[in-house]
Amino acid sequence: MINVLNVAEKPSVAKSVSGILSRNQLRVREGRSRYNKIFEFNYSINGQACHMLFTSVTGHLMELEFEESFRKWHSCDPADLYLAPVRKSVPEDKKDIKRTLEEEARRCQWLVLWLDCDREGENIAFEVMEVCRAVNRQITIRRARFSALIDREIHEAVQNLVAPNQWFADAVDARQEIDLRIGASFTRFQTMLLRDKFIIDSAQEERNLVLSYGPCQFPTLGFIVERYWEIQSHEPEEYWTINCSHTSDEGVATFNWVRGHLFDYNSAVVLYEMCVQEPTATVTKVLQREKLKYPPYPLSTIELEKRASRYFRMSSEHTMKVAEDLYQAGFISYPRTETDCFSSRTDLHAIVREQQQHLVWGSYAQRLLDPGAGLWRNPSSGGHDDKAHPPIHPTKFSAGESAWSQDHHRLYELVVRHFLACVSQPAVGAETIVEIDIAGEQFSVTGRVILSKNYLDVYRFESWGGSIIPTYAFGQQFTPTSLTLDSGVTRPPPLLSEADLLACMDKAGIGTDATMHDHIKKLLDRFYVTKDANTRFSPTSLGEALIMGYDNMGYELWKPYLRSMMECDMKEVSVGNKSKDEVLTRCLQQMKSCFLDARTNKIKLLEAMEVFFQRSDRSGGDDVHAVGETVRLCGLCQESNMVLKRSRDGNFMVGCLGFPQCRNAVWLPGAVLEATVTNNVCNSCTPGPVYLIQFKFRQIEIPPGFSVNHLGCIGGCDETIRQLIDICGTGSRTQARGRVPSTTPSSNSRPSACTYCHQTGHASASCPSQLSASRLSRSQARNQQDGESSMSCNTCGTPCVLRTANTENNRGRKFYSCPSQSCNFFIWEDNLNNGIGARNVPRADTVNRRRAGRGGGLQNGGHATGVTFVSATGDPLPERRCYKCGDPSHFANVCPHRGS
DNA sequence: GCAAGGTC
Repeated sequence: MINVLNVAEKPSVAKSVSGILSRNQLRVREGRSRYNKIFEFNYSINGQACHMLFTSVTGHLMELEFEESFRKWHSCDPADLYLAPVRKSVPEDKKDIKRTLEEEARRCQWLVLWLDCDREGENIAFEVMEVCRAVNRQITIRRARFSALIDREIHEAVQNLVAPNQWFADAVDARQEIDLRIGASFTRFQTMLLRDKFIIDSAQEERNLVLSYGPCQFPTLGFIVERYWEIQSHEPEEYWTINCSHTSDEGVATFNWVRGHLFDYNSAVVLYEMCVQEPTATVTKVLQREKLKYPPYPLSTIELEKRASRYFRMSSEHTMKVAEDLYQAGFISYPRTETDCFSSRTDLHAIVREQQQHLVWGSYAQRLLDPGAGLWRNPSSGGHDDKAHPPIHPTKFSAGESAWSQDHHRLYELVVRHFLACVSQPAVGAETIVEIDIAGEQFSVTGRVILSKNYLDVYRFESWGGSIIPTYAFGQQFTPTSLTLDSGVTRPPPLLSEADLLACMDKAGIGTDATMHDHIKKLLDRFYVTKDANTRFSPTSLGEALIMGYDNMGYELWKPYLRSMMECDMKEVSVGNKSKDEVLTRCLQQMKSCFLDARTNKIKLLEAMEVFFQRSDRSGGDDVHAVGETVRLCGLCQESNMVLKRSRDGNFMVGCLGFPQCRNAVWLPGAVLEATVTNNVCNSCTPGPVYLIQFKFRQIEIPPGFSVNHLGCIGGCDETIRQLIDICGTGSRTQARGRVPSTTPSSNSRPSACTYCHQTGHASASCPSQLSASRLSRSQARNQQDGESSMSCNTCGTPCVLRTANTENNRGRKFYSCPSQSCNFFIWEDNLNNGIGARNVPRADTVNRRRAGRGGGLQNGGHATGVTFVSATGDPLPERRCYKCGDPSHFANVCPHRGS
């Protein structure tokens, strides 16, 4: 008989596996650590008689840390942390576990590793191996692979032991080292830079405030800030839509205009009046079809968190705590899983059978098991499998335990109902779509009747709305009961909810199922964000300032790409395509140069903080002189004057005297040597008077073609100032020096934004959208003269239909409109020759998305700042800029024109 | 005093 030391990742697994292998014929004794017991029993592995000793660790046994001499914050330059020596060691609170392992390993011949079968588990396996090998060089090491704590699975695993996977462990080593070096260097840098310079009122103990940076927490913060900016910069647009309803003996049908909304009032009125004057509706289509609503996929951690937040408003962090309790007590399976498909070997019927006795959903479970009822359906797969754990499902029946809180009850019910829904047939509905035509305009209505609810019977959290509409026949004609032209206003998307945030993180690969809620909580703990009663997140000034600072540097350190790239590299390491050292070297090199760059541009962070926070006395607070000459009345607060100020290191800015209540500020080009407010007043900037400033620039810092002396205006009209800010930056002399004007249009000059389409890069006089319409129109006019084809839509290219207006003001006037009802091109024929009036009205679906805020924010939507947008047609929209005035040097939320 | 990842 040999002695075999078995080690699991957590005490509960050690207990379960021991129970399964020994068929509960085991002995328990204490280990050095009070949580990690040792189970003993006899077993036979491939015919070899074994005395099994089964213990556990609690997650990672070791921690990666810098060598002692680099641990103090002031011990070294944060940039040195990219090369500083690091080492793995067992922290003090894990020493007991280490001692148990050492003692037991000394008397064992084999070590069997039962760590979770994911990358982290593999890495922990190597930590355990290191400890055990150190005291027993001869020990034989084997890995057990299992994906669920199911009898057969466990017995199979122990009879088919394999070797540990070094690549998996390497990937985690690389991840740990990169996270540590990036996190520590940026955290030290930004904390030491900013904490003492500003009065950050959010924290009680300001001295202890840590402005942490992490490759997961910052992108998460980025999502919240990005959405917040989008909302801030949203400009409501009025739109018009035609609504049509028809009441008959059978009921009411409310038809939607297939065009959705039009933003052009005249177009809408013309079309509306035509409908009113020929109001007879003709049914052009009656489509009847069966529609299915499918049950959700099996439950993964993220989905559990999202649904608990949506259905019960539980925070993800609290959900995981409650889920952990239920798991520890044996009621649900392991709650940290990415898997959303069941293994074919799982006995799903047995899980349902257990629930038959429940007072509320027991009868549903019985129906599921009755083959005659036809309710059963094998669950579909969500396509994710972490190979370590099954989807979350009930593992033990409970009618509710007395010790449970309301949230325990709710979460258990969610897990059970979700499981029962997964193995159920989809809901079936009968859908009828009716389309009508009124004066060439199309309208449609959808009616739905639910034929069988199936899974919806048990999954009370979801519903399927439906409405009954009267019966219509093809060709039937009727007069609408009402036909109205209604206006509405576009709305910004809502703030991100916890479920939205989890979805963003999941999509971008930020964090793991076990840590996502931690990152969200960290943002709250660090005073970067706040959460309202509807579980929606807003950034605090601190959170917004940090993101703004990095964004103004032009870095995407707050975007998810960095993490995604790292994740790809880890994947490559884990499959052996790249070596750990190769990935580490390259990644750390890149990050170090990024860090050094960020430090060079630290003025951007300071400027961003300046927008929100008052300077603190501790760092000599008056970096910027308090008093200066008045330039104008502040357009933001409209109460105080804005004055020209100069900081100690010579940089100029125009700031509001209402500071800190009003934080309006205009930073002037870094190349300014001298600046004096004159008595001359700008003719164009409002509200006036805006006094002009006499500038003298440093010759060496301005590109050829610019004059050293310049009488300029900070009101927004001055192209020279704008270009110099773009070329030289603001404030920082070091940044400006040596920065050679490039020849690319984007950095060499950035003309003011076009007032028509709000894009930078051209003036309104040469706006491409205007030009394309007028060019198109002109060529079209020529074509008409030549007797060639008619007008084409300038969005989709479809030949337009020539129609005649029949309205009071425009009777007889001809216009072209795009026949595609999803496209709203419209132009008066008599405007073709002068190019006036051609207008592409935004597509209705863009508006709908914007209104609903769905998918909004991050990929589409229009006017937000700091986001790369894609329009409905797939074309990129304008780069980031202030939506109010088009100025790229600030955001709309601090726009001087706000409120004017 | 820093990260993110395990888990208690």
